[in-house]
Amino acid sequence: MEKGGKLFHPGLSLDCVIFGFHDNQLKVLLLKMEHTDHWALPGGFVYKDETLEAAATRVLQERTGINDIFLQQFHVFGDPARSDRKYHSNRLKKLGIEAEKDHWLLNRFITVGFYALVEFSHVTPTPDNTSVACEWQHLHNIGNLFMDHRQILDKALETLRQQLNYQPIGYKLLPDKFTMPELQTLYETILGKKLDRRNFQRRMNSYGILRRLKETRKGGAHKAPYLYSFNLRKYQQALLEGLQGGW
Amino acid sequence: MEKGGKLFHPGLSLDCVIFGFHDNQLKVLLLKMEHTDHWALPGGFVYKDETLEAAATRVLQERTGINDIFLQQFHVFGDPARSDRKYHSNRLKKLGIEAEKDHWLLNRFITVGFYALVEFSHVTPTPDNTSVACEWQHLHNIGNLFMDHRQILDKALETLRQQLNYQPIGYKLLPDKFTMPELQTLYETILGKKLDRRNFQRRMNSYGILRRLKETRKGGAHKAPYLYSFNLRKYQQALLEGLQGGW
DNA sequence: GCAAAAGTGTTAAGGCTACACCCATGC
DNA sequence: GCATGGGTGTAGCCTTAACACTTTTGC
Repeated sequence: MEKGGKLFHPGLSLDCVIFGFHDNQLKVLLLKMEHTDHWALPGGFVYKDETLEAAATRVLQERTGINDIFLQQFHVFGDPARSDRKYHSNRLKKLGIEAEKDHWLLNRFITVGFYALVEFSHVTPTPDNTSVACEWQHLHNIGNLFMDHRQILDKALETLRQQLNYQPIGYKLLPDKFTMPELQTLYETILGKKLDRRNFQRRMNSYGILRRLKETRKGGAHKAPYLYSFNLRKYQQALLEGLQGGW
Repeated sequence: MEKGGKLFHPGLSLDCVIFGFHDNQLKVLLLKMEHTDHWALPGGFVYKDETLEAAATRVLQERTGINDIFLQQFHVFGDPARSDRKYHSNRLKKLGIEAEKDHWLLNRFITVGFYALVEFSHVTPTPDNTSVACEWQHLHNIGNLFMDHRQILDKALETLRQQLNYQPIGYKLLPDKFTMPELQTLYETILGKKLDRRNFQRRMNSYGILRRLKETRKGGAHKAPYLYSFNLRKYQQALLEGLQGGW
């Protein structure tokens, strides 16, 4: 906290919007802040000799325990008014640190937004030292967010929608084996609209990126759906061109 | 140059890829650097109390004389190895400035890439104080670029392609009145491939965003093509949904 | 046996591609 | 008059969207 000024690239931070999919719901990993009812995106600073991507990977590893993460920068947020100097000033006081006027944390920060796609079950949510909890929240039921984090989240979602046909979104968010209705719900959640079941299946099958397994998902209350897995090689190939058609 | 450390946000720059269209060619505005055969993208720094967008607008205003500019950030380039400390160190020496080791210019810089679309005929190319010339260069015939500027340019072009159906690209790059073949050439240049003349016309007309004027472009060596102008209101509206179909 | 979810096929409409002919102009 | 580019229409194919019935399962 005191040495940050020497260790980190000045005036620069990054924030990560980490998406996961569970219970047929799209979720975002958030940190509960101390002494307020605000939540924050996991974020961090960039070491002086570190690439942005490495810094984001590091942050994600610390919050989720996952190493192999799909990460993508999507926007820089640089409004001079976005920095909350008061928050950091209070926080430093509480930590008993002499908050000089030019303390590195009290300057303006420009933040690079990254979004990440992770497999829900692989994640071990871990708070950082500025927060009291680290939890998944339903995308459509998110509480008060810190500073401009709401705006960052919205922009991430917008980007995710646009890139749905060009990024391995299903592959990164779903477990190895999944059912067609699960895949469809994922698409519906991201796009925010209902899709036709039959047309969805046909389209997905036509891409040739799925392998239907012989197993079915038992235990549900109804007809057992087939399990599928991705044919990764064909998926990657298909993404280069973009999956045909829009939703 | 000496006060920069106090005026600017530290370790942060921006670079602009300025696209124009002339002679049925897509062009990029570049700066010729002193004492080398390298060219650079117009760039600059961000004042401590300035938004990124305002800084980019300022840079563009200075290089082109244009105020109302279409600008979009597209990527952050943050590789620690991208900064060319040697270049700045030499330059400072030549300027007779004592280049202390911690001079603000000699630190690592992270740069935000913006692309701009401008109407060629409105631009008055103006070099900055680090360059000896400011000129348009054909997109497909660009010389040696400084540092990672080639990479920045390529990424800008990639983004432009992806956003072709979602941004007012024709409107910003073409003069008020233009012909259908000109519009088509613009699309072909950006996409890097030939399109069918008849299908292109039909598609463009079907969007309902063009108004065919009664005039034709005379003076060409052949049949005089009609002039068109954009129906701006409908264009804006159509872009919200994205122009249908891909190329 | 009933409610709820999953699997599947057909049809009609619209969009896309490919293609050929006529017209205007400058030389 | 000829070479060159501009304007236009059509037919076949493919994709998409809309839609209903049957099957399986747990209760």
